[in-house]
Amino acid sequence: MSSVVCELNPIQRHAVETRANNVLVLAGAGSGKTRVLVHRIAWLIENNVSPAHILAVTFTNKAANEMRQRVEQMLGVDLKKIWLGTFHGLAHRFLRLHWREADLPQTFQILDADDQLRLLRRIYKTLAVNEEQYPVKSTQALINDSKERCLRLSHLEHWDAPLIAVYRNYEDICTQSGLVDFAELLLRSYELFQKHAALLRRYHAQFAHILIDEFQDTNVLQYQLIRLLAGESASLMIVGDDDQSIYSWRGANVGNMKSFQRDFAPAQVIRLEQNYRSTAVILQAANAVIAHNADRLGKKLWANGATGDPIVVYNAFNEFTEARYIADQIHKWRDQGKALRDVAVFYRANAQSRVIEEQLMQRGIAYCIYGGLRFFDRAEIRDVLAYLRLTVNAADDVAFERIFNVPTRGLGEATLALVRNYATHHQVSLWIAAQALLEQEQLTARQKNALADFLRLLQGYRQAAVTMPLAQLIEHVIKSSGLDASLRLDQSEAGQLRVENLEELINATHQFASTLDPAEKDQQLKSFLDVAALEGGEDKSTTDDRVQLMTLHAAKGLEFPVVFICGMEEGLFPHAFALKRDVNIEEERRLCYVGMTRAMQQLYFTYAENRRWRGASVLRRPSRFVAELPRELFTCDTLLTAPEPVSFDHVVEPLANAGLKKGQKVKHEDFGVGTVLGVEGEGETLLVKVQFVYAGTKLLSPLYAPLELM
DNA sequence: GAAATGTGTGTTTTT
DNA sequence: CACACATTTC
Repeated sequence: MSSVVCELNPIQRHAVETRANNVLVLAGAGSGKTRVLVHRIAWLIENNVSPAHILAVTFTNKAANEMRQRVEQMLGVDLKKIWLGTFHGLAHRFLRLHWREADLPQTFQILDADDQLRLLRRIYKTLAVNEEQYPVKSTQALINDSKERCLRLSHLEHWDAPLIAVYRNYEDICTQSGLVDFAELLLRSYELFQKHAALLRRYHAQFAHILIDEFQDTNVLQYQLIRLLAGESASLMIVGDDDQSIYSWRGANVGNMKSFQRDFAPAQVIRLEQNYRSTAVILQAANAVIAHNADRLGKKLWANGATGDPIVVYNAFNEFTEARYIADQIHKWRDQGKALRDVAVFYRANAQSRVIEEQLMQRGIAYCIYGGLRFFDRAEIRDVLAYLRLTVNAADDVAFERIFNVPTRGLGEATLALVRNYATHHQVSLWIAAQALLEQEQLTARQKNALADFLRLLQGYRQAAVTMPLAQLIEHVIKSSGLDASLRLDQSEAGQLRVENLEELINATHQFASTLDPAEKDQQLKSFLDVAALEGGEDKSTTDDRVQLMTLHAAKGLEFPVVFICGMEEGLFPHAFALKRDVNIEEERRLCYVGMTRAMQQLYFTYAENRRWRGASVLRRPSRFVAELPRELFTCDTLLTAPEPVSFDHVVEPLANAGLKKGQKVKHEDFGVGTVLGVEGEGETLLVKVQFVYAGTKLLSPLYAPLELM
């Protein structure tokens, strides 16, 4: 028997070794789906398929990296040549290779969602579009949705005239500025292969095997792209679970699974239904909940593990006591000597994390937020990147506008309007327009000076980008653009954080540069910008022993011994938006199913009877998903004393000088638990330096800071 | 033109 | 309640 298949059950092995051309693997939660894919790739390579002939698509970059590592480990080979990544990553790779055929400038840049919105806002202003009638965000969604349904402007003649005007203007600016948005990456690739038959034939010859993970979350465009790439000859394996389809709001189309069986007939269907992850209790409960959905392909998961403990349902008085309960349970878990990294807290909306964070911090429980605001999405980081984008692509008007007066340099709306005006009339980029404007007499002396300084700065960066190593360049930009200086003026908590983020950016660049081939120096900056746009931020290292907080969506594909799902309330989960239509309720239920099936040993549902909503406390009803749990599978963990006594924990007497010495453990109202590093000064000027577990090092005055000894 | 207020607004999930 | 935006004041 081959070495790569010996740890598989018979059905998994069947999937790994199948010779069928078109295979649909219906893989239930925890049934070893990733394992099958990894083994399949390894098996193919062992059977003399060159890695270069394999195309493998995953849902996230993280999943792609993981898969690559696991196959490399298994085979002890370097998988440089395999085409493995997300749809967007792969599409981007096609466009970088074939920019000419795709009608793009070589220096094209990715326009991410945030910049896309900014651009649309600007267009709204120039075209004087009524935002009440056509909300910008809706327009943005409309544009992206139509691209993902393979529709170009020519197909959208039924749209209202203002929307068509906005879209046309948007496309013009993108073309002129060499910008490609997320959906455009896919659509361009699709059209590239449609238009260039010879190119397509080349890839047909190359991609003998195509594997796609999380197929239930692919959209129409992605499906069409795959159809095109597969052609007549490729052997396809798609893996998915219709019960875990949770991205229909983003255009994902579960129907693709049925379409596959039709378009690629005859397709072999393999069902992985044995769950290796969860206890029987958790699995039964998850099955019971998902059974309330009508539209399913049909699949029955069964467990072979222990029965396990009942699910714990906790009804809290409000969101504060809910968070406190979760923190208390995690505290107990840690006191048993268990690892924090084995615990996860899921919620429906990002905003819910704050209360929980506060409670965890109070108890000195280390946590990390998985997902959420990503590193490269922070405004200050994006400002730096905008400078860099301009050095690569001088026509990038979106970047130009972003930093035109950031940091403030005396160039306001009035000057920008002149530049824009010149640019539109002469059909040139803003940068060129600004240069031309300097030669003319329209500007005041002050405007002229400020603009000249700005352009000189940009010109300098352009040259620096050629001569300096990547990390040095970024540091140079941060320091000399004045971004750093202007952020340092802000003494607030948030301001300091932003300065730290810029420092972190320099660090990240050093690390990134070390992974690249130094010979291709001029490519480094471009690659860096591409990664920043496509991957958005680093995956938090899971090596740290921390509780993991994340949205239910972010939880897909992960597993944890202990899982809390909080905010189990009607209107929150299922979300109020979904309550309007029943189809959406089914997606919410699948989301619940995804969350539940992440748990290996212990699952908690918590909900609050009152929750603050727009300032006021509102009475809440428990989620229908709680009611769908079979009664014998859960116990209620409810405090006997109701209502909760009001906590006065935060009212703390100012600390006496005496107790504060090096090594002393203290607790701060906001920053949580920490250790005193040192004491400086005396009397009124007394300051303590405290290293907090979570909040970092702070200098505090014990006379005023809400500190207490522990 | 740029800080400093004040007013209004709206809140899902994200490659 | 918190944030983005508009208006006011310097």
